Amino acid sequence: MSTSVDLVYEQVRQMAANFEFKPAERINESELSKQLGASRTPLREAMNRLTAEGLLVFEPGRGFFCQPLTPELVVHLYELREALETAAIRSAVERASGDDIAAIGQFLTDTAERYADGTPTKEIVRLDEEFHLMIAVLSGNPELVNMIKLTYERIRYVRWIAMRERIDITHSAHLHIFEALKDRDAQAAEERMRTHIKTHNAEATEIVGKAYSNLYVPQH
Amino acid sequence: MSTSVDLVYEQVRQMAANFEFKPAERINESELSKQLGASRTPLREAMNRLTAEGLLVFEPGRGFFCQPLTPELVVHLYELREALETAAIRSAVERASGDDIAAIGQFLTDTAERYADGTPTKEIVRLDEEFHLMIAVLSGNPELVNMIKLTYERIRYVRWIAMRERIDITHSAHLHIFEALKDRDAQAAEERMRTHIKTHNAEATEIVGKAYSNLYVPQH
DNA sequence: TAGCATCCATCTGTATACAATTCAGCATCC
DNA sequence: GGATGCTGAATTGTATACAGATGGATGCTA
Repeated sequence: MSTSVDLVYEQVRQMAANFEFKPAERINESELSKQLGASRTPLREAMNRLTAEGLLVFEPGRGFFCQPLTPELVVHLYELREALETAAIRSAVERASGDDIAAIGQFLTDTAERYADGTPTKEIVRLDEEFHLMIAVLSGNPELVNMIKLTYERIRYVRWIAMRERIDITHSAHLHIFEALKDRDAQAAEERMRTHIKTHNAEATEIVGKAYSNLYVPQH
Repeated sequence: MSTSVDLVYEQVRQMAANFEFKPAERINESELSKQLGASRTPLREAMNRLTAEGLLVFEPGRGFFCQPLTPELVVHLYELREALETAAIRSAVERASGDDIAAIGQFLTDTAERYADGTPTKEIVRLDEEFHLMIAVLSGNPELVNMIKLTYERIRYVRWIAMRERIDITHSAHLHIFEALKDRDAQAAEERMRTHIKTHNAEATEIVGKAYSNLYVPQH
């Protein structure tokens, strides 16, 4: 059968992750459904899913809103990342095959230069997410992977901004984490992952705190 | 405005968490909507949210199904609990006030005897969840709390069965965890929480593995 | 008998209609 | 001047209708 609801879902999902909606502003259903070429029914179904995923907020009688990114929320989501990804890498050290680990090493080698040349920040964030997700997948726990993905989507917008200043150290941090994984040193891997995420948490939160009021302006 | 969609949502949510649907069987939308006294539109919106939360599964063109509990899924969800709750208690040790901790001690005292008398298993599971959520709340991270709640709902049904054999040791395990929290010993608190959940993971998985084929029969 | 094509009852996917509610603007009152 | 109440246009909430897909039963073929 036609997959139009999933199509709408993906589109709105991306719009929400990219903060193409103004925060704290009601999303007009009729307007958005026209824009997406569907009716309100599948759109509302998609938005209900996104509400459950935390990308949108729903108020009965008032409709759907974009979840605004406050400094507190950013702290909380990074803490979530920390919990999920340290657990993931611990499992990965135990369970990953040599080939799996080699594939990650290859990925790091292949993408190394892109962190130095003028690759756009959005693309760098994508590569960064891909690296982290590759490790998460090696945990062998799809539920863990899902939650990590979900958390990424909720902070992606901040990361686009925060990454600008930290592109250089990101790749070396990844190499450092990878070394511990390759050595099957669970303790070190977990600790390096934790430090890595904590660093980003501090930076992202600072940025959101500073630019809180005009964070969303560039999109509009 | 009328909150009928949220009402439907809560009802279906409970039905799903309690496995009142047969797994791997299509949920008939017309039938269920009649049963709940609403039309298919709000029902589908509710089911879309539950799909995003992992309680239902959606297949385009075929409809909604109850997420079947396989031994693998149970292992994965318990691993998730482990990751989330060890992180939560670590934050709780850092951030909780003395009063907050005292309240948990009071709760444990108040409910102590219920683990010994013939309180129904479902009620014991509820008390158990409440204890764990009290700790999670002290982490000060609502996102963490949400994810933990969600994970509970997905494994609640197994816990009803698994808890039967372990009511006696559950309370003492909780006391043990609580002591570490009271002493502000993050290391011990985290380790005890981890062991506690790992124990339950092993038991729950064994039960699901053994009784996999007829696990759902008692409900129908 | 096993495999396959066909058909029809059933169910899902989506558009649309309409009722109920919200909200902004304006007038009124204290 | 600020708070309160009214009114109607805009928007959400839900029922319903219908098109399209699915799946099981039937009958045909090898």
